[in-house]
Amino acid sequence: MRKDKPPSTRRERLQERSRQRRESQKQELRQAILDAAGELFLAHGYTGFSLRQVAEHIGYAPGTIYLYFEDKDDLLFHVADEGFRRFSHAQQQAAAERTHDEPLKRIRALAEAYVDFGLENPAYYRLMFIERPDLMFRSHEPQARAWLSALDDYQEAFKTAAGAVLGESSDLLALSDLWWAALHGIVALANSMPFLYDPPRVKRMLNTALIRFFDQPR
Amino acid sequence: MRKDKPPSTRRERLQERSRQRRESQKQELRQAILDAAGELFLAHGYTGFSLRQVAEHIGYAPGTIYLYFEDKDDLLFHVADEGFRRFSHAQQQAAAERTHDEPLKRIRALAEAYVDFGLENPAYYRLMFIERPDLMFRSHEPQARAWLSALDDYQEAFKTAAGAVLGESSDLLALSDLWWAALHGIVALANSMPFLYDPPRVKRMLNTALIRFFDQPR
DNA sequence: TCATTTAATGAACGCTGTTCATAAGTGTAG
DNA sequence: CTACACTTATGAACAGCGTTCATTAAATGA
Repeated sequence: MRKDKPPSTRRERLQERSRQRRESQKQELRQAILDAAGELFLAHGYTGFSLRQVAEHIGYAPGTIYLYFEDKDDLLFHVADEGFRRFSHAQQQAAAERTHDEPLKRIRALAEAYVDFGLENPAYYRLMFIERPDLMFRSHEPQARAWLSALDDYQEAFKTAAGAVLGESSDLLALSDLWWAALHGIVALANSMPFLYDPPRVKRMLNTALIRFFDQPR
Repeated sequence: MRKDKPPSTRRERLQERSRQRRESQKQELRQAILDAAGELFLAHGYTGFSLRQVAEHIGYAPGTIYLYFEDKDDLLFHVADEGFRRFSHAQQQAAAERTHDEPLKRIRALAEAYVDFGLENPAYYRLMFIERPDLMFRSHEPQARAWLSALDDYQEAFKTAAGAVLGESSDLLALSDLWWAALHGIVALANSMPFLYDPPRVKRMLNTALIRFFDQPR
């Protein structure tokens, strides 16, 4: 069956190698842009983030970036993507940490991981959920759909867990909506007024939320 | 006692009149800038708001604005101030609407007014509580202090009302913190994903919140 | 009428995102 | 080996931004 192999003359092999090398170089520069973008974004925040700084940081002309990304939003989208990856990772880790058949502990672990992520990665959180939540819905990007389905999964998991604690009778859709809203509100407030809402006060808020939502005794 | 009056020669009276006229003209232009700023801000939103557009809209050179406001932030601060005035007005009206000795109804009315304000004035809400919450803390501006004390009053009122419903034993500070966080989360989510969180769904969230927080039966 | 104060200008600076004709480098075919 | 074609990067250019400032025009006071 040797003859099934593509006829590889020396010329063709060289050609292929060359193509691969150029391709990998291209990916390398693309990655360098992404790295620089992530670094500068974390350093200067959303408003201080500029394409020209990214270009200067990697030693290229501003226009070069447009050979690798559509526009600033596209680059920002990929920065946000990194944020979402870290976020998902933190959530999954929290979910795996405890036994999955104790719904309340599961909810608590996820909630704590959510708030912690927000407090520890304010720049990412701001980008993803406050300044540019629209990036989640860039429909043409395959990752966007992944985020959305991940959020759906999360909501589904929350609903089953909450259903187990509270009984199926409750309005579980509204409850899971509200639960996200509460977590987001906590992080958003802590994020924009850190001097007012210091970590202990934030923790008390979260605790109160867990009690109000899921603990029986009043 | 007539001679106590300032000696008013014709010259001095003219002088005074002239001064007043120039002063009122100055205030007029200042107000025109503010009006244009409010209009253009509501039309183009936070990111699309520019000083140069404001200047062009009233037929002045860009630099002129700096004779009446410190910088863009200062102008934005006064736009936000208008938002806070409307917000406070809506809250006060809601508080006055119902009998003040039914704490739960009072809480509900205030909460509904809060969410309604957020849904009906997305541009103002975004500016005040999402994009630039720091404007609340411009310490040197007297209005900033007014906002803050208003927020304190609000929190105090909420605490007494909630205390009446739930008993003083609860952690009322954390609870009122959380209550604001929940309301803010609801509005923020509805604001950034209106296609997902349509008004009925938002109303259900708010209702669920009121039930979870203040209704007895589980 | 003349000097002084005030108000407004518009050009300039440095920054932003974005486009595009040009140039340089690289691979391919004859 | 040479000539052509394609890829990649450039940097100037454009329009817009916030902000500053020397200059000008106008109104005021003497």
